[in-house]
Amino acid sequence: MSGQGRGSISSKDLADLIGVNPWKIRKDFSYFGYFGIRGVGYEVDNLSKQIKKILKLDVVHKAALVGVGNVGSALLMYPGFGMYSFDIAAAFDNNPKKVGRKIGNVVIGDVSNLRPLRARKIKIGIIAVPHYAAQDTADKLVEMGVRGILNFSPRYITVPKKIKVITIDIAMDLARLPYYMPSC
Amino acid sequence: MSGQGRGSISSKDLADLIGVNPWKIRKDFSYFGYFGIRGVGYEVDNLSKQIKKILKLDVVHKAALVGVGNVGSALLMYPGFGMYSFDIAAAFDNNPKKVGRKIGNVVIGDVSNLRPLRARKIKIGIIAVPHYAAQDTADKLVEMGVRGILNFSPRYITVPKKIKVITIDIAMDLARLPYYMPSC
DNA sequence: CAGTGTGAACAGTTTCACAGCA
DNA sequence: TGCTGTGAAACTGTTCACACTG
Repeated sequence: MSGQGRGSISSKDLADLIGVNPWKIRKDFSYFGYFGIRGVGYEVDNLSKQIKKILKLDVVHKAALVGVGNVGSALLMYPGFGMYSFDIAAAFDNNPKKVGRKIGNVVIGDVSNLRPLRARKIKIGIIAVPHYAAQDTADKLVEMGVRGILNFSPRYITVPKKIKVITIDIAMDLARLPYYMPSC
Repeated sequence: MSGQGRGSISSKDLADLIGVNPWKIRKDFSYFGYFGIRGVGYEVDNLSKQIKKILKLDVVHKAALVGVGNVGSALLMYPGFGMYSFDIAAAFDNNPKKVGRKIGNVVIGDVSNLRPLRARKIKIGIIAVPHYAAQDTADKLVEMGVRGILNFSPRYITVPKKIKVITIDIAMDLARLPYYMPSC
Protein backbone atom coordinates (compact mmCIF):
# COMPACT_ATOMS: atom_id res chain seq x y z
CA MET A 1 0.00 0.00 0.00
CA SER A 2 2.95 2.20 0.72
CA GLY A 3 3.65 2.60 -2.99
CA GLN A 4 0.00 3.11 -3.86
CA GLY A 5 -0.44 6.37 -2.05
CA ARG A 6 -2.74 5.06 0.63
CA GLY A 7 -2.39 7.28 3.67
CA SER A 8 -3.83 5.29 6.52
CA ILE A 9 -5.56 2.04 7.31
CA SER A 10 -7.72 0.93 10.22
CA SER A 11 -7.25 -2.20 12.30
CA LYS A 12 -10.48 -3.50 10.82
CA ASP A 13 -9.25 -3.17 7.25
CA LEU A 14 -5.93 -4.79 8.13
CA ALA A 15 -7.76 -7.59 9.89
CA ASP A 16 -10.11 -8.27 6.96
CA LEU A 17 -7.12 -8.34 4.65
CA ILE A 18 -5.48 -11.24 6.43
CA GLY A 19 -8.53 -12.96 7.89
CA VAL A 20 -8.33 -12.16 11.62
CA ASN A 21 -10.27 -9.79 13.89
CA PRO A 22 -9.42 -6.15 14.64
CA TRP A 23 -8.75 -6.73 18.38
CA LYS A 24 -5.91 -9.04 17.60
CA ILE A 25 -4.29 -6.50 15.32
CA ARG A 26 -4.57 -3.75 17.95
CA LYS A 27 -3.53 -5.95 20.87
CA ASP A 28 -0.51 -7.30 19.05
CA PHE A 29 0.63 -3.84 17.98
CA SER A 30 0.12 -2.52 21.51
CA TYR A 31 2.74 -4.91 22.89
CA PHE A 32 5.33 -3.02 20.89
CA GLY A 33 4.11 0.50 21.63
CA TYR A 34 1.45 2.60 20.01
CA PHE A 35 1.74 3.76 16.44
CA GLY A 36 -1.86 4.45 15.54
CA ILE A 37 -3.91 7.62 15.48
CA ARG A 38 -7.17 7.48 17.45
CA GLY A 39 -10.19 8.03 15.28
CA VAL A 40 -8.19 7.51 12.12
CA GLY A 41 -6.12 4.34 12.03
CA TYR A 42 -2.52 3.57 11.25
CA GLU A 43 -0.42 5.66 8.93
CA VAL A 44 0.74 3.17 6.30
CA ASP A 45 4.32 4.37 5.82
CA ASN A 46 4.95 4.75 9.52
CA LEU A 47 3.41 1.39 10.40
CA SER A 48 5.48 -0.35 7.78
CA LYS A 49 8.62 1.33 9.07
CA GLN A 50 7.87 0.44 12.70
CA ILE A 51 7.17 -3.22 11.93
CA LYS A 52 10.33 -3.50 9.87
CA LYS A 53 12.27 -2.08 12.78
CA ILE A 54 10.68 -4.49 15.28
CA LEU A 55 11.44 -7.48 13.06
CA LYS A 56 14.92 -6.09 12.38
CA LEU A 57 14.15 -5.96 8.68
CA ASP A 58 15.36 -2.38 8.41
CA VAL A 59 18.83 -3.55 7.45
CA VAL A 60 19.91 -5.93 4.69
CA HIS A 61 20.65 -9.45 5.93
CA LYS A 62 23.19 -11.58 4.16
CA ALA A 63 22.38 -15.28 4.02
CA ALA A 64 24.38 -18.29 2.86
CA LEU A 65 22.74 -21.18 1.07
CA VAL A 66 24.11 -24.69 1.54
CA GLY A 67 22.94 -27.25 -1.00
CA VAL A 68 22.20 -26.16 -4.56
CA GLY A 69 19.88 -28.97 -5.57
CA ASN A 70 16.28 -28.54 -6.62
CA VAL A 71 15.21 -26.69 -3.52
CA GLY A 72 18.40 -24.64 -3.31
CA SER A 73 18.20 -23.57 -6.95
CA ALA A 74 14.59 -22.50 -6.56
CA LEU A 75 15.59 -20.43 -3.53
CA LEU A 76 18.38 -18.69 -5.46
CA MET A 77 15.85 -17.65 -8.09
CA TYR A 78 13.09 -16.76 -5.65
CA PRO A 79 12.32 -13.03 -5.82
CA GLY A 80 10.50 -13.00 -2.48
CA PHE A 81 13.64 -12.61 -0.41
CA GLY A 82 14.40 -9.13 -1.64
CA MET A 83 11.03 -7.96 -0.31
CA TYR A 84 12.26 -8.50 3.23
CA SER A 85 15.74 -7.18 2.44
CA PHE A 86 17.46 -10.52 2.33
CA ASP A 87 20.41 -11.20 0.15
CA ILE A 88 21.63 -14.72 -0.59
CA ALA A 89 25.24 -13.63 -0.71
CA ALA A 90 26.86 -17.05 -0.95
CA ALA A 91 26.03 -20.60 -1.99
CA PHE A 92 27.77 -23.92 -1.39
CA ASP A 93 27.49 -27.49 -2.66
CA ASN A 94 29.48 -30.70 -2.36
CA ASN A 95 29.14 -31.66 -6.02
CA PRO A 96 32.38 -30.79 -7.87
CA LYS A 97 30.39 -30.29 -11.06
CA LYS A 98 28.43 -27.49 -9.43
CA VAL A 99 31.29 -25.81 -7.57
CA GLY A 100 32.50 -22.79 -9.54
CA ARG A 101 29.28 -22.37 -11.49
CA LYS A 102 27.46 -19.09 -11.22
CA ILE A 103 23.74 -18.95 -10.48
CA GLY A 104 22.10 -15.55 -10.36
CA ASN A 105 25.00 -13.49 -9.08
CA VAL A 106 26.70 -15.88 -6.69
CA VAL A 107 29.45 -18.36 -7.46
CA ILE A 108 28.91 -21.75 -5.86
CA GLY A 109 31.64 -22.61 -3.37
CA ASP A 110 32.75 -25.94 -1.99
CA VAL A 111 30.83 -26.96 1.10
CA SER A 112 33.99 -28.29 2.72
CA ASN A 113 35.20 -24.73 3.06
CA LEU A 114 32.64 -22.49 4.73
CA ARG A 115 35.27 -20.17 6.18
CA PRO A 116 34.17 -17.25 3.96
CA LEU A 117 31.03 -17.05 6.12
CA ARG A 118 33.08 -15.91 9.07
CA ALA A 119 35.15 -13.47 7.04
CA ARG A 120 32.08 -11.98 5.37
CA LYS A 121 30.13 -11.86 8.64
CA ILE A 122 27.20 -13.84 7.25
CA LYS A 123 24.89 -14.61 10.17
CA ILE A 124 22.10 -16.53 8.45
CA GLY A 125 22.38 -20.01 6.98
CA ILE A 126 19.91 -21.78 4.73
CA ILE A 127 20.04 -25.58 4.77
CA ALA A 128 18.83 -27.21 1.57
CA VAL A 129 20.84 -30.43 1.69
CA PRO A 130 19.54 -34.03 1.86
CA HIS A 131 18.22 -34.95 5.30
CA TYR A 132 21.18 -37.14 6.26
CA ALA A 133 23.53 -34.18 5.86
CA ALA A 134 21.35 -31.65 7.68
CA GLN A 135 22.75 -31.95 11.20
CA ASP A 136 26.33 -31.93 9.96
CA THR A 137 25.63 -28.82 7.88
CA ALA A 138 24.03 -27.12 10.86
CA ASP A 139 27.07 -27.88 13.02
CA LYS A 140 29.38 -26.38 10.40
CA LEU A 141 27.24 -23.27 10.02
CA VAL A 142 27.18 -22.71 13.78
CA GLU A 143 30.94 -23.18 13.88
CA MET A 144 31.27 -20.40 11.32
CA GLY A 145 29.38 -17.99 13.52
CA VAL A 146 25.91 -18.21 12.01
CA ARG A 147 23.17 -17.07 14.44
CA GLY A 148 20.04 -18.11 12.60
CA ILE A 149 19.21 -21.08 10.39
CA LEU A 150 16.42 -21.66 7.93
CA ASN A 151 16.17 -25.43 7.62
CA PHE A 152 14.50 -26.90 4.55
CA SER A 153 15.39 -30.49 5.34
CA PRO A 154 12.75 -32.68 6.95
CA ARG A 155 14.85 -33.20 10.07
CA TYR A 156 14.86 -31.79 13.56
CA ILE A 157 18.31 -30.34 14.06
CA THR A 158 20.07 -29.71 17.35
CA VAL A 159 21.95 -26.46 17.87
CA PRO A 160 23.14 -24.39 20.86
CA LYS A 161 20.27 -22.52 22.54
CA LYS A 162 21.49 -19.16 21.27
CA ILE A 163 20.93 -20.14 17.66
CA LYS A 164 17.44 -19.75 16.21
CA VAL A 165 16.26 -22.43 13.81
CA ILE A 166 13.18 -22.18 11.65
CA THR A 167 12.32 -25.42 9.88
CA ILE A 168 10.22 -25.50 6.74
CA ASP A 169 9.11 -28.98 5.89
CA ILE A 170 6.94 -28.56 2.84
CA ALA A 171 5.86 -32.18 2.69
CA MET A 172 4.77 -32.05 6.30
CA ASP A 173 2.73 -28.92 5.69
CA LEU A 174 1.03 -30.67 2.82
CA ALA A 175 0.44 -33.68 5.07
CA ARG A 176 -1.63 -31.50 7.43
CA LEU A 177 -4.12 -30.81 4.69
CA PRO A 178 -6.11 -34.07 4.51
CA TYR A 179 -6.89 -33.90 8.25
CA TYR A 180 -8.91 -30.73 7.64
CA MET A 181 -10.67 -31.98 4.54
CA PRO A 182 -13.98 -33.53 5.53
CA SER A 183 -14.73 -36.90 3.90
CA CYS A 184 -11.85 -37.20 1.44
CA MET B 1 12.21 -46.42 12.94
CA SER B 2 9.59 -48.72 11.55
CA GLY B 3 11.99 -50.03 8.95
CA GLN B 4 14.84 -50.32 11.42
CA GLY B 5 13.31 -53.02 13.57
CA ARG B 6 12.78 -50.85 16.61
CA GLY B 7 9.92 -52.34 18.59
CA SER B 8 8.82 -49.58 20.91
CA ILE B 9 9.62 -46.04 21.96
CA SER B 10 8.82 -44.04 25.09
CA SER B 11 7.27 -40.59 25.19
CA LYS B 12 10.57 -39.30 26.55
CA ASP B 13 12.56 -40.61 23.59
CA LEU B 14 10.03 -39.22 21.15
CA ALA B 15 10.11 -35.89 22.94
CA ASP B 16 13.90 -35.66 22.91
CA LEU B 17 13.88 -36.47 19.23
CA ILE B 18 11.81 -33.45 18.30
CA GLY B 19 12.75 -31.09 21.12
CA VAL B 20 9.65 -31.02 23.31
CA ASN B 21 8.80 -32.57 26.69
CA PRO B 22 7.24 -35.99 27.31
CA TRP B 23 4.00 -34.61 28.84
CA LYS B 24 3.12 -32.90 25.60
CA ILE B 25 3.59 -36.07 23.61
CA ARG B 26 1.40 -38.06 26.00
CA LYS B 27 -1.28 -35.39 26.35
CA ASP B 28 -1.54 -34.87 22.62
CA PHE B 29 -1.80 -38.59 21.92
CA SER B 30 -4.39 -38.98 24.67
CA TYR B 31 -6.79 -36.63 22.86
CA PHE B 32 -7.05 -39.22 20.11
CA GLY B 33 -7.29 -42.31 22.31
CA TYR B 34 -4.63 -44.41 23.97
CA PHE B 35 -2.19 -46.41 21.94
CA GLY B 36 0.68 -46.86 24.39
CA ILE B 37 1.60 -49.70 26.71
CA ARG B 38 2.10 -48.71 30.36
CA GLY B 39 5.56 -49.42 31.62
CA VAL B 40 6.87 -49.89 28.07
CA GLY B 41 6.06 -47.09 25.65
CA TYR B 42 4.51 -46.95 22.20
CA GLU B 43 4.81 -49.76 19.72
CA VAL B 44 6.44 -48.10 16.72
CA ASP B 45 4.50 -49.76 13.90
CA ASN B 46 1.17 -49.35 15.64
CA LEU B 47 1.83 -45.72 16.57
CA SER B 48 2.82 -44.88 13.04
CA LYS B 49 -0.31 -46.56 11.70
CA GLN B 50 -2.59 -44.78 14.20
CA ILE B 51 -1.14 -41.36 13.43
CA LYS B 52 -1.41 -41.93 9.71
CA LYS B 53 -5.04 -42.85 10.18
CA ILE B 54 -5.76 -39.76 12.32
CA LEU B 55 -4.14 -37.47 9.74
CA LYS B 56 -5.89 -39.38 6.95
CA LEU B 57 -2.54 -40.26 5.44
CA ASP B 58 -3.47 -43.93 5.16
CA VAL B 59 -4.70 -43.43 1.60
CA VAL B 60 -2.90 -41.89 -1.38
CA HIS B 61 -3.91 -38.29 -2.10
CA LYS B 62 -3.82 -36.95 -5.59
CA ALA B 63 -2.78 -33.31 -5.91
CA ALA B 64 -2.73 -30.91 -8.84
CA LEU B 65 0.01 -28.35 -9.26
CA VAL B 66 -0.79 -25.00 -10.88
CA GLY B 67 2.22 -22.99 -12.00
CA VAL B 68 5.32 -24.79 -13.23
CA GLY B 69 7.88 -22.04 -12.62
CA ASN B 70 10.84 -22.28 -10.29
CA VAL B 71 8.82 -23.22 -7.25
CA GLY B 72 6.48 -25.51 -9.15
CA SER B 73 9.35 -27.39 -10.84
CA ALA B 74 11.09 -27.89 -7.53
CA LEU B 75 7.87 -29.31 -6.09
CA LEU B 76 7.50 -31.76 -8.97
CA MET B 77 10.99 -33.07 -8.25
CA TYR B 78 10.62 -33.06 -4.49
CA PRO B 79 10.82 -36.60 -3.12
CA GLY B 80 9.28 -35.65 0.25
CA PHE B 81 5.71 -35.91 -0.94
CA GLY B 82 5.80 -39.64 -1.43
CA MET B 83 6.66 -40.06 2.24
CA TYR B 84 3.20 -38.87 3.19
CA SER B 85 1.55 -40.73 0.31
CA PHE B 86 0.97 -37.72 -1.88
CA ASP B 87 0.99 -37.92 -5.62
CA ILE B 88 1.22 -34.86 -7.81
CA ALA B 89 -1.00 -36.35 -10.45
CA ALA B 90 -1.39 -33.29 -12.67
CA ALA B 91 0.35 -29.99 -13.46
CA PHE B 92 -0.79 -26.87 -15.26
CA ASP B 93 0.79 -23.68 -16.60
CA ASN B 94 -0.28 -20.75 -18.74
CA ASN B 95 2.91 -20.64 -20.80
CA PRO B 96 2.28 -22.29 -24.20
CA LYS B 97 5.94 -23.29 -24.34
CA LYS B 98 5.53 -25.39 -21.23
CA VAL B 99 2.15 -26.91 -22.01
CA GLY B 100 2.59 -30.43 -23.37
CA ARG B 101 6.04 -30.90 -21.87
CA LYS B 102 6.54 -33.80 -19.51
CA ILE B 103 8.20 -33.33 -16.14
CA GLY B 104 8.70 -36.41 -13.99
CA ASN B 105 5.69 -38.42 -15.06
CA VAL B 106 3.07 -35.74 -15.58
CA VAL B 107 2.32 -33.85 -18.77
CA ILE B 108 1.77 -30.13 -18.20
CA GLY B 109 -1.73 -29.06 -19.13
CA ASP B 110 -3.11 -25.63 -19.99
CA VAL B 111 -4.25 -23.71 -16.94
CA SER B 112 -7.28 -22.40 -18.81
CA ASN B 113 -8.70 -25.92 -18.73
CA LEU B 114 -8.73 -27.37 -15.26
CA ARG B 115 -11.72 -29.59 -15.94
CA PRO B 116 -9.63 -32.80 -15.67
CA LEU B 117 -9.47 -32.12 -11.92
CA ARG B 118 -13.14 -32.78 -11.58
CA ALA B 119 -13.09 -35.85 -13.79
CA ARG B 120 -10.10 -37.31 -11.99
CA LYS B 121 -11.51 -36.45 -8.55
CA ILE B 122 -8.41 -34.52 -7.50
CA LYS B 123 -9.23 -32.82 -4.21
CA ILE B 124 -5.95 -31.03 -3.44
CA GLY B 125 -4.56 -28.05 -5.32
CA ILE B 126 -1.08 -26.58 -5.08
CA ILE B 127 -0.75 -22.91 -6.05
CA ALA B 128 2.68 -21.95 -7.31
CA VAL B 129 1.75 -19.04 -9.57
CA PRO B 130 2.81 -15.37 -9.28
CA HIS B 131 1.02 -13.52 -6.49
CA TYR B 132 -1.26 -11.53 -8.78
CA ALA B 133 -2.71 -14.78 -10.18
CA ALA B 134 -3.12 -16.52 -6.82
CA GLN B 135 -6.72 -15.57 -6.00
CA ASP B 136 -7.90 -16.32 -9.50
CA THR B 137 -6.21 -19.71 -9.42
CA ALA B 138 -7.77 -20.47 -6.05
CA ASP B 139 -11.23 -19.60 -7.38
CA LYS B 140 -10.76 -21.91 -10.34
CA LEU B 141 -9.52 -24.76 -8.15
CA VAL B 142 -12.51 -24.42 -5.84
CA GLU B 143 -14.81 -24.39 -8.83
CA MET B 144 -13.32 -27.71 -9.92
CA GLY B 145 -14.17 -29.31 -6.61
CA VAL B 146 -10.87 -29.02 -4.79
CA ARG B 147 -11.25 -29.25 -0.98
CA GLY B 148 -7.77 -28.30 0.18
CA ILE B 149 -5.19 -25.85 -1.12
CA LEU B 150 -1.49 -25.53 -0.48
CA ASN B 151 -0.65 -21.93 -1.34
CA PHE B 152 2.94 -21.03 -2.12
CA SER B 153 2.19 -17.48 -3.20
CA PRO B 154 2.77 -14.68 -0.70
CA ARG B 155 -0.89 -13.69 -0.70
CA TYR B 156 -3.81 -14.26 1.64
CA ILE B 157 -6.45 -15.95 -0.46
CA THR B 158 -10.17 -15.99 0.17
CA VAL B 159 -12.12 -19.23 -0.24
CA PRO B 160 -15.42 -20.66 1.00
CA LYS B 161 -15.21 -21.75 4.66
CA LYS B 162 -15.36 -25.43 3.77
CA ILE B 163 -12.06 -25.26 1.91
CA LYS B 164 -8.85 -25.56 3.91
CA VAL B 165 -5.93 -23.40 2.83
CA ILE B 166 -2.38 -23.79 4.09
CA THR B 167 -0.10 -20.97 2.99
CA ILE B 168 3.65 -21.39 2.83
CA ASP B 169 5.40 -18.07 2.41
CA ILE B 170 9.05 -18.96 2.47
CA ALA B 171 10.26 -15.38 2.41
CA MET B 172 8.05 -14.52 5.36
CA ASP B 173 9.40 -17.46 7.34
CA LEU B 174 12.90 -16.23 6.63
CA ALA B 175 11.83 -12.75 7.67
CA ARG B 176 10.99 -14.04 11.16
CA LEU B 177 14.57 -15.06 11.70
CA PRO B 178 16.32 -11.72 12.40
CA TYR B 179 13.83 -10.94 15.19
CA TYR B 180 15.15 -13.90 17.17
CA MET B 181 18.80 -13.20 16.49
CA PRO B 182 20.21 -11.08 19.28
CA SER B 183 22.33 -8.16 18.15
CA CYS B 184 22.56 -8.75 14.43
C1' DC C 1 -17.22 10.54 16.73
C1' DA C 2 -14.54 6.96 14.72
C1' DG C 3 -11.14 4.09 15.84
C1' DT C 4 -7.08 3.26 19.02
C1' DG C 5 -5.17 1.30 23.27
C1' DT C 6 -5.91 -1.60 27.29
C1' DG C 7 -7.59 -3.67 31.78
C1' DA C 8 -10.48 -7.42 32.91
C1' DA C 9 -13.00 -11.63 31.68
C1' DC C 10 -12.70 -15.56 29.31
C1' DA C 11 -10.80 -19.50 26.69
C1' DG C 12 -7.29 -22.53 25.50
C1' DT C 13 -2.83 -24.71 26.25
C1' DT C 14 0.91 -26.47 28.93
C1' DT C 15 2.70 -28.31 32.98
C1' DC C 16 2.47 -30.98 36.93
C1' DA C 17 1.79 -34.84 39.86
C1' DC C 18 0.26 -39.09 40.47
C1' DA C 19 -3.07 -43.06 40.01
C1' DG C 20 -3.14 -47.19 37.44
C1' DC C 21 -1.60 -50.78 34.61
C1' DA C 22 1.56 -54.05 31.76
C1' DT D 1 9.13 -51.17 38.44
C1' DG D 2 8.64 -47.97 34.58
C1' DC D 3 6.00 -45.47 31.74
C1' DT D 4 1.29 -44.29 30.22
C1' DG D 5 -2.92 -41.59 30.66
C1' DT D 6 -5.26 -37.79 32.86
C1' DG D 7 -7.52 -34.63 36.27
C1' DA D 8 -6.26 -30.23 38.36
C1' DA D 9 -3.27 -26.15 38.61
C1' DA D 10 -0.68 -22.77 36.36
C1' DC D 11 0.06 -20.24 32.66
C1' DT D 12 -0.58 -18.04 28.08
C1' DG D 13 -3.26 -16.13 24.58
C1' DT D 14 -7.76 -14.17 22.87
C1' DT D 15 -11.85 -11.57 23.23
C1' DC D 16 -14.52 -8.06 25.06
C1' DA D 17 -16.00 -3.60 26.40
C1' DC D 18 -15.07 0.83 27.00
C1' DA D 19 -12.26 4.95 28.40
C1' DC D 20 -9.80 8.04 25.76
C1' DT D 21 -8.13 11.07 22.07
C1' DG D 22 -6.92 13.22 17.47
